[in-house]
Amino acid sequence: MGRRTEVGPEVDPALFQQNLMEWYRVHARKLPWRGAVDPYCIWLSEIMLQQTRVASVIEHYHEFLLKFPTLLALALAPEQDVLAAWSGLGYYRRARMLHKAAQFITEELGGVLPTNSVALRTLPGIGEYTSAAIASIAFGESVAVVDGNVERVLLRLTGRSEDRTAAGRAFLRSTAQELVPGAIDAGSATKPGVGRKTKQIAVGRPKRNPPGDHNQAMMELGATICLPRAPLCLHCPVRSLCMTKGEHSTFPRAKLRSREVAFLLSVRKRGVATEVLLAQRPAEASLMAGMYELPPLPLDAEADEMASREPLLRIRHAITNTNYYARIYAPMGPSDKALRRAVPIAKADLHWIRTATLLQLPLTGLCRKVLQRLDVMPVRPLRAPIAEEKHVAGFHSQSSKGSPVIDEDEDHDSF
DNA sequence: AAGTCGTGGAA
DNA sequence: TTTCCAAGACT
Repeated sequence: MGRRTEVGPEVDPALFQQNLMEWYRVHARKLPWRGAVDPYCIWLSEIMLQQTRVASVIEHYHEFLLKFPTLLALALAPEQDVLAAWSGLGYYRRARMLHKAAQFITEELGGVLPTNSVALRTLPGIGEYTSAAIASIAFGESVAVVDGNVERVLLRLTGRSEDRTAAGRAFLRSTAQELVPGAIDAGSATKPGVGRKTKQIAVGRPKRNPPGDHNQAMMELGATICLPRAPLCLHCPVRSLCMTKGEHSTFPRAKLRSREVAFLLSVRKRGVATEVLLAQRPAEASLMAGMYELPPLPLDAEADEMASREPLLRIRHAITNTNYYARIYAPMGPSDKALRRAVPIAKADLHWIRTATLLQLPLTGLCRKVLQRLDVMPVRPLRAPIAEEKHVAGFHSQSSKGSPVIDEDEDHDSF
């Protein structure tokens, strides 16, 4: 069992670790969750980072923590508020499972996040990767993470070809595990930091955390040096140990499909408030259940009605392996009711939403993108009411072609 | 055990 | 323009 047969005789784990960590100490990016002590923050960052780019996570991480500063605060919040804070990040099931897990921890585990990978693995939304990430980064457990970055690094390092079978995954897991340094005995550690009483602190975690740092260094290497297409081998700290020097072949992906879709953008004034008509997706929908979007316009029977119009906006929106080519149509004036009649009332759960409250609603990414691009809703939360007035004024005065028509005299009972 | 689930940025 | 794919989990 002590043999290093998995990584081959030429890879010395100690040498690999040392080269990697020297590089990491110098080149690690400064990220908001790096150095976090609160396991809740580390948990949140790992969930957000699942299949999601660092830049996108940074845009949401801070706001989410302002809104839900502690595990308890998250557990007590309504799911709609959690989804609203997640809006734009995608994979909304992650937010639902995070919320569920927080409630379970609060009700059944005394509000304390489990401190080892096996126990973490049982929580909703925490799989093999995430359990290892939290356990190593927050609690110093010597367990290897295998994400897309690590997988690519290890395949190139060892020369193995991509293999998505159980055997392939087992190889990656065991190889990664051989390279992880051992945990530091908590008993001999420097004293743990003291934090607020409402927050769980990683008690027993030493200041130095070799497993957690190593895991992050492996991912950092994959994200910044061992790139998918053109790896920067000249800058790689472990190139002398690498079997392939960057060669890497992968399986072909499923090709993208295309779909045409259309949405209605209807805006009206109610006193000083501006409102926009949105539809709430059914709770049982498999895609973005319960979230709000612009009312969909059926493309079949009403095709002629739209054919004579020019869409206010054309936008491409990809979901998984489908490219949605979306057209946004707006009424041409207060008397233009044809578009609204095209919305199937029976199927759509329609609501007039004040634009000032849009940021508190769980909007689909496409809806949020359209409303922000057309300046119907702010890009970021506005603190001062004065700034909000200004923004609305800006929307009214905007006269460019992208400006939606405001219906000044909308009938209350249209829907 | 393949399919499904979002989004945006880079090439 | 199209293609790729990112700190995966669940069914």
